[in-house]
Amino acid sequence: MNDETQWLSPREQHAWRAYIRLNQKLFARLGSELQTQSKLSGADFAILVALTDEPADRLRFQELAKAVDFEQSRLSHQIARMVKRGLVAREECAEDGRGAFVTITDQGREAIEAAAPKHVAAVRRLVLDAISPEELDTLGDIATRIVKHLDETAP
Amino acid sequence: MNDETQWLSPREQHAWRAYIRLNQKLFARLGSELQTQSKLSGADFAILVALTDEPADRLRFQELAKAVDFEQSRLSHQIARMVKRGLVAREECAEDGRGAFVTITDQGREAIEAAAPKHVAAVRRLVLDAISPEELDTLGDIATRIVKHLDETAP
DNA sequence: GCGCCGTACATGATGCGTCATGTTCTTCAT
DNA sequence: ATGAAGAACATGACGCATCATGTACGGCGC
Repeated sequence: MNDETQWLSPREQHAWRAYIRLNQKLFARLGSELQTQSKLSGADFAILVALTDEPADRLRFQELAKAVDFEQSRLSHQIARMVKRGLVAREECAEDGRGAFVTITDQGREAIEAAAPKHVAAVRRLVLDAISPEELDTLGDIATRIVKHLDETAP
Repeated sequence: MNDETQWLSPREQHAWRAYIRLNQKLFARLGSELQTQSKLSGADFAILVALTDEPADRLRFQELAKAVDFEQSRLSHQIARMVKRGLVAREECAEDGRGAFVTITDQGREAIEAAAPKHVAAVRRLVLDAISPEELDTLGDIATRIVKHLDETAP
């Protein structure tokens, strides 16, 4: 083991731990509100939003995966569960025998239309009400920068 | 459904989505580096850090739960898995027949001592190198504020 | 001291995420 | 045309998180 590790300074540690706690608490809270109010997981929500964003309400697996930033296997499992619950459906792809489309069902549409306002309200109540618009912008800037850095140093 | 939902403004949405993406990417990345380099999950890491922070290297379930901010059931399952892998051990509690201590094993200590420097380096490389110290402070402040707000509006 | 309620932790079921691997189907070089 | 390589998606196993419920012990009123 290397003795020369550059440990976090107290300031760094303080900020980092606050950030960690924020994530744990915030996403636990948002997820559980979504679940109890709308019977949807965060992943369900993201999928349904991505599908309704499409004019055609259908997407190939690949493109859906890119849209929600899921890896293929995760998406496959996710869609399997959602099909079982009637939120989305698979459609064969004529041009490519291997491929498949995912489409949103009427039930899925009802679910997302009922869930979205509640979710937005929760985000507003839990996050936006706690900070100023300028701080939100700052947070967005910092997040954008780190994400860019992550993509640049990708594995 | 209520038509009067106050949807997110483009600015709000932009910042919020950036923040969401940051979390997904960052924790996926940190978790996978921890896993491949040190064979530990984030939860394992948190538990081991909490235990080594204790002078006695042992904690009651309750206090450990509070330290890492896990709910009791989650902690119970987590410790069960870690016991199986030899990272921690249970000890009976003499004063309270219901209670139990969790202690870190030699193997657990080795694991955390090997993992910690790598993890700190990853945090530095992936996050701290991407932003200025002032921005980190700002991030910490914002996070602290939202967490406080979350605790105040607790369920 | 006996019953009752609450506390401390355990367990089982289920959904979610990842890794490794499998099954078609397409493409392309020969 | 055909066989190899690779693309598109599926599946199984396993760890992790949550919820509901179970078990065992302590503390208290009587």
